[in-house]
Amino acid sequence: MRYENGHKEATREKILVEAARRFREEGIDAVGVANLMGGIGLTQGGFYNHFASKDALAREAMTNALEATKARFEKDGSVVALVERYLSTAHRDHPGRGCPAVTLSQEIARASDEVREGFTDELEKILATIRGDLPADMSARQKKATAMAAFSAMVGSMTLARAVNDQALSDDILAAGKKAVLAMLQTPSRPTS
Amino acid sequence: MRYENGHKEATREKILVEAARRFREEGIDAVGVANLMGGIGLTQGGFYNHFASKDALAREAMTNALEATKARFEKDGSVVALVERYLSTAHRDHPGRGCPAVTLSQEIARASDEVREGFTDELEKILATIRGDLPADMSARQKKATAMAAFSAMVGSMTLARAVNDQALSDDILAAGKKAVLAMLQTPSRPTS
DNA sequence: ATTATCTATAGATCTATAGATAATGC
DNA sequence: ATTATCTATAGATCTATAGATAATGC
Repeated sequence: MRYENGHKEATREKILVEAARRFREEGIDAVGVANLMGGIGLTQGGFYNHFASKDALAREAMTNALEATKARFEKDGSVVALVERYLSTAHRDHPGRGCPAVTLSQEIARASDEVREGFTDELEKILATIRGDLPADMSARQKKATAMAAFSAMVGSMTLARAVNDQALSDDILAAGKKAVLAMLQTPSRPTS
Repeated sequence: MRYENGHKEATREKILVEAARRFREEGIDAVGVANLMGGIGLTQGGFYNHFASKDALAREAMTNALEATKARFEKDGSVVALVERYLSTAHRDHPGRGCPAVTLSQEIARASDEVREGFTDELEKILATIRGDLPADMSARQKKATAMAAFSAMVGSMTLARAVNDQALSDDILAAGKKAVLAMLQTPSRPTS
């Protein structure tokens, strides 16, 4: 069927958006191509007109989601605001719209070099965004280390908060993580030796 | 075949050990029962004499691996030694023998209540172990928050260090994480308001 | 006779491809 | 005639079950 101009591109975008959400919610492996296409009212056969393979889709969906996370970080304005929002119960309770470093990093660690390279590039951008709002009295070196440590702590806190089966504990993990990350931002971590 | 006493128990243990390693290396979903049994020289049919389901195996393998992680923490003696070892390149490069909170937490977050409850119980024990070696001048409340924040940061640092495709960046993430966690252990994180 | 493991299979997936279909532009 | 999507299918998995097999104890 000859559809209006842009129809194919619109379908591609629909697949990407649906995949980005469902991969984060259910895991990349758990979402089949047929089921994914069914979710937007299409059938599996059409998928390969838009993407070369499921791996190619995963790469693009993951990259897009990380890009959106970075854009959101920039919108937050301050690193403090960013940390508060990131380690919120709202973020915890909506993995499908949340940071893919929390939901997809284990699958990424086991994925193809292309996927891992895409992740690495986007992570570098996220770290640069965080560095951009660190206190002026930090050296460039300290900013680099602080951005890495802060984002790692954010990812780890959200990871554990999502895995546990006890709401009070989960809330405590988020609160403790928030406090620790905010402390890092103010006081450069000191060497111990 | 009537094997010597303890043969069946030995097979069960072999399955568990193999599963604990391969689930951490490849992910629970990616390791099939037939393939797993083949890895220890058996066939898939025998599996269900030992475990009620793959989910039951996953629960037990995950719990065992977390228990081993806790035992290792106790053996490390000091929290500083524990952090140094946890955030080492050796740990990063051997996920199959490493902490399951890094390799399995995303699958756990999406798993059955039983699996998540098993994880929660073991995590509580790990946090208690860490608390046990925190400085005496910390209050019980501070110890709780510090143990959570420290372990979260450890899990997050290792997660990102494994996902990136750039060895230098990965090393830097581990180093920054180590420094930040060690700082947390000395200085209770301060409130910002 | 017992029993740990085996083979064989059901039934449900999965990714990917081939070729049919159908609606519009020429 | 074009082309986005469809149906149908190949071939490879997956979990789980049923019932056969074979080695030893009685």
